[in-house]
Amino acid sequence: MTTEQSQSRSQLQKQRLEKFTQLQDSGVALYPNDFRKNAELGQIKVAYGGHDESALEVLEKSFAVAGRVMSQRSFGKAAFFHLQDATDQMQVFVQRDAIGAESYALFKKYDIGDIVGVTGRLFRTKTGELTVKAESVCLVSKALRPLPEKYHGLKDVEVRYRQRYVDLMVNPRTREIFHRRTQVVRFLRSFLDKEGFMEVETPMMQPIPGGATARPFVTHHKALDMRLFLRIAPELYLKRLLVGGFERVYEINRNFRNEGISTQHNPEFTMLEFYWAYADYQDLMDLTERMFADLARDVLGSEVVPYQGELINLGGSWQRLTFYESLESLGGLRPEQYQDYTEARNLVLKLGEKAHTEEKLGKLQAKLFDLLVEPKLIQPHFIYHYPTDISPLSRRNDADPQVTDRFELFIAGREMANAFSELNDPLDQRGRFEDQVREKEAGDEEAHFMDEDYIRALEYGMPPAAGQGVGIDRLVMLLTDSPSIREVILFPLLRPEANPTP
RNA sequence: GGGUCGUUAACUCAGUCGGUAGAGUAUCUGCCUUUUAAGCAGAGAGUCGAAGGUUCGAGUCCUUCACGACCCA
Repeated sequence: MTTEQSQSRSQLQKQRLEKFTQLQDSGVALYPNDFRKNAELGQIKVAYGGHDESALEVLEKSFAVAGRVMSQRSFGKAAFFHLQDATDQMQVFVQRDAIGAESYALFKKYDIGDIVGVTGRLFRTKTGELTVKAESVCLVSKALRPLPEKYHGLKDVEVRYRQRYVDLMVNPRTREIFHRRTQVVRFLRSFLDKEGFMEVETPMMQPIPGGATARPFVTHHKALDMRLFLRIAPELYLKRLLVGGFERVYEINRNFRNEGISTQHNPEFTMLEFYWAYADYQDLMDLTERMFADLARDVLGSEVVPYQGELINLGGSWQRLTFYESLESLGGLRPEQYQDYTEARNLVLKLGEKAHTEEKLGKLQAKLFDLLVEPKLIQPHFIYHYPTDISPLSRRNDADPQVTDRFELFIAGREMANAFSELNDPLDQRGRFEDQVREKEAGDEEAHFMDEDYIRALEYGMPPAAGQGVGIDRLVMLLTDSPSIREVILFPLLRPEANPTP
């Protein structure tokens, strides 16, 4: 460590560094890796939480537990502290006469935040708390930085996101959110596995980014001297697998979109995409209702989900409305207001959105939908039959080719899933790509590239299929009552710190 | 990109009209062998986000910048 660094340390860190040196000089290993646990605190609580004092007294078992010291109450020749491991917290009672004067003197040099190993038996204190009576205490990992305040915890959101490790240590709610996130992903995998889907992994680095309308990140492969894009969606690769003969596939992985950051958007986010041959968008609606209701029951024990003051019911059949019906019944528009190009564009501009002169009618209608309808879709709604010109990968509706057999799912006023019967006619697909290329050339950075290999794959014949994408982060937000996507991403993207904290 | 708000001790926060930088927790010292936001007594701890400006004097007023939150686009 340089002098400069040591000068920038706070008084508390200097004091800890002194203790560090003192302990080291006493021959104490500060970072040993020979302590082995024989129990988790959570398991102990489950197994012995019901035992009374006399039942614990006859228990011969000695436990070896380890974790971080979260708080302490020290008397002269005895002390209590709370130990926290991955499963739970438990109190430990240390007496000088039980562990010996020499050990006790070293123990007094331990700090809140240190990781320690404890052996001992269980008992109940006067107040009835299940506690480990230490027979030995040893240092497992010395902490040089103090923990945040024990009562108020860590509140500063910037520090919570930048130093998520501290947030996880001291805020139980943060730990709960990420446990639940894991539960959600695990459930979705097992649900799809049971439905006969196979999990696959397709490229994250793609020479042609496709499958969504979004601006990609660009990178470069040195040895091949090749421009690559971080994927904006796995869609076109997953459908190549349908061509190859896998009839039910899914992938849960990261997508990257070079867009702004908000409470709803992180540049990298997790998406579930699944593709199901010999099924259509109606089948997907049925499957989705079942999947979400089962999911809510699995992770919350109820189909009714509290979210930001609303109660959202994921059970039963959800509302199904066509895109245009929703513009009328929920958006309050008359058909001529969204069917007439000039009227629609003027209305978009009046509502404060931008619309360039070449904007397609479907895109204007989508903007009207976003402004007037989406915020009203609190309970689950399937909105289906999206305009063809904003759905370049979706199958046209047999009765009306101006719309596609596509739906989006909305819950809590936001898009949770996007799904459609897949376009498998290679000639139609080529035409749609050509339209996209024209839009790209007209300046739309989000429009699709032409993907000749994808067309070639379709020319071999893709079975009729339906596919769906589900935003996992937004789903976890819903199921954890989180207002911001950053609450459900362990390390959300932030600007670099001006000065790394001393 | 625009607007509003925030940034003060390790943490959570006060700081009046511009006039000596505060509290609780944490830390340190002493006492204390069943406490649990332990207790009692004492102590130390600050680049007031950064840089300019106004002023006899700036945590406070003004400007610019950095980072963050929320809202809008």
